[in-house]
Amino acid sequence: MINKQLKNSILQFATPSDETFEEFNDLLEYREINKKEFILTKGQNCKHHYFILKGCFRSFFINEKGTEKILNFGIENWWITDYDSLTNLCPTNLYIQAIENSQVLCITKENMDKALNHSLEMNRYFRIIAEKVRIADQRRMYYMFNLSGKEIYTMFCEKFPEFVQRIPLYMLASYFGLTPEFLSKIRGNG
Amino acid sequence: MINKQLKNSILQFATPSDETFEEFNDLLEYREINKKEFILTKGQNCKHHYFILKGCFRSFFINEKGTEKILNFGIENWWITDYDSLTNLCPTNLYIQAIENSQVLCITKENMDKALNHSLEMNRYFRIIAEKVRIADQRRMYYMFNLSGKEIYTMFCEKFPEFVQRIPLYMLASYFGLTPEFLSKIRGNG
DNA sequence: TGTATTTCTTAATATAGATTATTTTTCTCT
DNA sequence: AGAGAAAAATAATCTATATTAAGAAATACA
Repeated sequence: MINKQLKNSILQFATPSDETFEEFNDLLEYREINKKEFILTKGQNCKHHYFILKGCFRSFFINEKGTEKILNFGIENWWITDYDSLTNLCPTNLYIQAIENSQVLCITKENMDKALNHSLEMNRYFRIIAEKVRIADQRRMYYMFNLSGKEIYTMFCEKFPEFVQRIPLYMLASYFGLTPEFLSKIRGNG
Repeated sequence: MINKQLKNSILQFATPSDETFEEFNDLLEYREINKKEFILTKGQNCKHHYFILKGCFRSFFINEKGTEKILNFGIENWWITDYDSLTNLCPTNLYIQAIENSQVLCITKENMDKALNHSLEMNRYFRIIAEKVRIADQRRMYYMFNLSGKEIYTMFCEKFPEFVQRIPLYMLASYFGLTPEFLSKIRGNG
């Protein structure tokens, strides 16, 4: 039987048949990932999509100066991967790491292609997921262009309190493109 | 008959039947847009996807200080729209404007939904398009985090010379999140 | 062909946020 | 509970880029 959480995620946007659900289920693998463990590191070819059942991940790269720059967080019911490496079959620049002890369902690119080959509804689901991510990216760009460091932090605390609670401040700073010191200063000045 | 350019774009990623192509064609409208003309302005609900046959567009917003901030450019064979406003049926914050005299094929959200309702291949095409955009966004984020103003400009000139030729410098500056003055200085110092 | 508008450059000054170094607090694990 | 590690705060200094203002090229357009 397909995992209930994933089924609900899919049913938000698409209506595959029971058969399609079960076929998709057969392509998935359950994994537990410990806090700080990596599911992807620089230089590897990214092979999987990950659906987060429980826990929290971050994807980041390390710049020339050795500083971590976070591109994305992922929490329950989100998909996380490096699309660039996955679709272009090239080595990734990214690290994807568990921030908490986590549980995921993972699926290889090949199996994903299989699932997408004959199901309109699965194509619809992943199309809509990609469009949602696109919207999130656009909003993020909008914020980063439009707001000062302080405003970004304030906005984020309002809109995503669940992230602020569970993610260390220095990771949030990295996600906003700020230094932890500066974010700490912002916080101090109310 | 469906437009050749659009057909080729679709065939890159999907293989709809001739019938599906023709059905899709019936949902499209051809429009010519003059340089500086807007196809979307702040406050409107975005109603269309636009496929660019010829010309060049920019999507931007105007911040509190009255400065234009460019989120994206679009050229031949790209789709452009405000996905956020379109899918969430809310007023847009963006302007989409022709940078050159242009020709587009446009399709309403309703017609797009129709096309996507019964064609696996069209779902596949738009899924892959969304994934490509996602990758482009991620790369952009990567550059903006990792590179100085000068490095961004140099990289962009190398990777997208066709944009640098046809788009005014002050618009590129806005796209990079820099001021035109600073970009001009960068350029001057070789 | 000349005038207006748009685009680009230069230069002086200002500032948001980075860097570096130190200290304090909080978490984690035995 | 206590030691060590991880995370956060504080503060001084520095720097990349913004801002403002003026003028020079380039382009469009009448």
